[in-house]
Amino acid sequence: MKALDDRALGQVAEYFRALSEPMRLRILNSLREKARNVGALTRLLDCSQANVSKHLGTLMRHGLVERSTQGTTAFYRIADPRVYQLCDLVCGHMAQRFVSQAQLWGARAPASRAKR
Amino acid sequence: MKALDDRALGQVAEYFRALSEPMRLRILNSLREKARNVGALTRLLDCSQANVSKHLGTLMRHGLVERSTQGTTAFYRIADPRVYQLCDLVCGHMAQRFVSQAQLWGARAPASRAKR
DNA sequence: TTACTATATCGTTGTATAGCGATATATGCA
DNA sequence: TGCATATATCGCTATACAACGATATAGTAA
Repeated sequence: MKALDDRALGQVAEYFRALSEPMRLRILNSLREKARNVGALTRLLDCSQANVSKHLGTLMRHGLVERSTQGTTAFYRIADPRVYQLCDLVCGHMAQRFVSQAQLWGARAPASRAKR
Repeated sequence: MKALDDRALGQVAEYFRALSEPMRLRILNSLREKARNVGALTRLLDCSQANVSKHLGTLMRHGLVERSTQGTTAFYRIADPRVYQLCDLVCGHMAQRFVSQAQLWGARAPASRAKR
């Protein structure tokens, strides 16, 4: 990343903010395999329909999801699968940090870990 | 990224939230080349000392910067330079999105762009 | 038309936090 | 000791926004 001027920095900050809500990450996770409509997400995430709709609007505004309709049904899909690379990176940072912390406290990392 | 359970998702969200403030991104940008102390950052960013200190605390809590002291002076440095990879990815997403938007509206991308 | 379903939006409330000024804490020097 | 400097923290205000319930809008079928 080259040094960014302040306007660009503000936009990057907004992008990160769009990813800073657990419910929005859950939505992105739910759209990992396939497109889903609002009602399906509402049931899947045990969240009010109004909330799901609003979060999808936020994700739309930042270009993270795409929308298509059939009748009154609105299907959302991931606009750019590379979003998951971001989450990968973050998970990597956190994992490494926790391992370091564990070593600092004298514990040993578990030899292996079941995949989630 | 494998599917994450909800606790991990919350932590990822918090990590993104730490990066969702322009002032914190400016601090990270300022620490790109070298470690700096609080006073230097305060002057560099034209921001109150209290604010800089608080933001540095937030970045510390998320393991983004490291602290060392000399007397009463506190020097902060980037803990993991890979943070900048995150910003690279985001900038890439945004750039591509804006190019697509421009094409959608019939405009042509500028042939070249002066480096900042 | 009416009725039903799916989605979006409105209005409110509660919570989180950025920014500010003032103050507390810690170090070093006279 | 007293004073100056560097940083952290406190109290406050204003703003942002998530979640909720209610309502508006749009399509579809009777």
